[in-house]
Amino acid sequence: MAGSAEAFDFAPKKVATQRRSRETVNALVEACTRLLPELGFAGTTTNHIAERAGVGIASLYEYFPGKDAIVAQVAERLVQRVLSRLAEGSPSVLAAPASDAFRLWIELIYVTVERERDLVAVFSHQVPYTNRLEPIRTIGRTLLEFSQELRRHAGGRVREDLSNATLHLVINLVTSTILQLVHNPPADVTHRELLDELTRRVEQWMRAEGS
Amino acid sequence: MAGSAEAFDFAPKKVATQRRSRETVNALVEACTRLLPELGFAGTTTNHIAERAGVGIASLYEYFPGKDAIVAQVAERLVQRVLSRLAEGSPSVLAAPASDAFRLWIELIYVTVERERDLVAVFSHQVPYTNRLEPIRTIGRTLLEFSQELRRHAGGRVREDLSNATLHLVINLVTSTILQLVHNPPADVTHRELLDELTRRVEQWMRAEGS
DNA sequence: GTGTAATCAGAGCAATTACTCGGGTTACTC
DNA sequence: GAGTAACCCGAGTAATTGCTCTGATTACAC
Repeated sequence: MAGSAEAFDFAPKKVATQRRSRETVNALVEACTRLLPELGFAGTTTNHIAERAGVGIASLYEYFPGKDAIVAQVAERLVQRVLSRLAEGSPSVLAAPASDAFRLWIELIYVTVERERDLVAVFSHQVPYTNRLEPIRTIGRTLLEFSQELRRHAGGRVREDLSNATLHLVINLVTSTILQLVHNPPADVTHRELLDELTRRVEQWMRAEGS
Repeated sequence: MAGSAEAFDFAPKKVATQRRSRETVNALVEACTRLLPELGFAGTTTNHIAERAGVGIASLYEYFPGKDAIVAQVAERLVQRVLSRLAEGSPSVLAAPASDAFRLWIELIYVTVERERDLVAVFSHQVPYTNRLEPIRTIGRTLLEFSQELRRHAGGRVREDLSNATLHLVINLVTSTILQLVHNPPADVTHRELLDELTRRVEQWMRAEGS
């Protein structure tokens, strides 16, 4: 019944206040996080999640209206992890000389995605409502802001006349190439070749002329 | 049980020889084609498909081992439609003057994808084994070959020193941008803006200098 | 026309699913 | 320590799923 134009319920049912219950909720979300790559989205059932979490099935329904709400929580945490790792790595990118900045930027994203490989695969190829999830929608906007910030704070190493359309294209190119590389690497081109070429092209678009 | 590292059975069970049975198989595949966008991948059950096709459920299992095999057939036909429409439109692209060729090329792909919008959405965001399907894998290769052909037959309008890596990037950029535009259009950039910018950037990469 | 293989039908079974119910346990409050 | 609210449990239910079984109908060979 998981139709295409269906209404999903992503909101948690009840907020856990005491420590014990917070641990329960946490165990549930973590169990789901580990189960999704193992069994796939369809194979991950609420009963599975509760069992893996070492928690009664009724406790699950005490805090979540259903599977979708837990999956939404998993997505939110995933996005948080990814964004915080990007934020962690970005200072060293911004501090690097212009000749390395773009390569480091791309490599940072690559490593970050690679680290969440399996979970990312589930959300991008299995979950039917991935881009209706607020945290996921945010990540696009955040990447855009991040690149705008990078443009502002780059100290003249990045062109300043880049339109939003161009930034969208760059982000699209980088993310889609990295996702392809991680989930479905082409046979006729090596890993490094593609990343290098990607770096070169992004530089060509974004790098200020005389830097 | 539809796990992540699961084995799927895509091969049809029995080939239909007589006319009546070929019509049955056809009705099943078409029913599935219409059902997938309506109910989503998970919501489309074998019973649904048989019912919609006006066929007994047993007839379905006479020719297919399960849902996956029918879905695989749907994918194959989808790919065929897409490729044949691209092939249909490509002569006029190749015949066009250099100033229009790339724009027409991109618009051709855009229109073609748009026309299969909902079905494409199902395969790219819901079916867990989309890129294990041979026809789908082929479409990437075919697009690559198509662009190589375009490069050869373009009469000097396209650079000839493009590496495979570059072609991969171009195809990646074009397809991912178009998919985003069709399924998840950004709010801060108009449709046309993005397509125009895409055209310009592709030209910049592929177009021979003095053409 | 008759025999044989192909084709079709749908009732129904076994397994699985999401989810509830009643009742117990633990933790805070006074 | 009594009372109350928060928390937890798992057997059990209703609905759904994929799929098979038996047997009927249709097409083709001769």
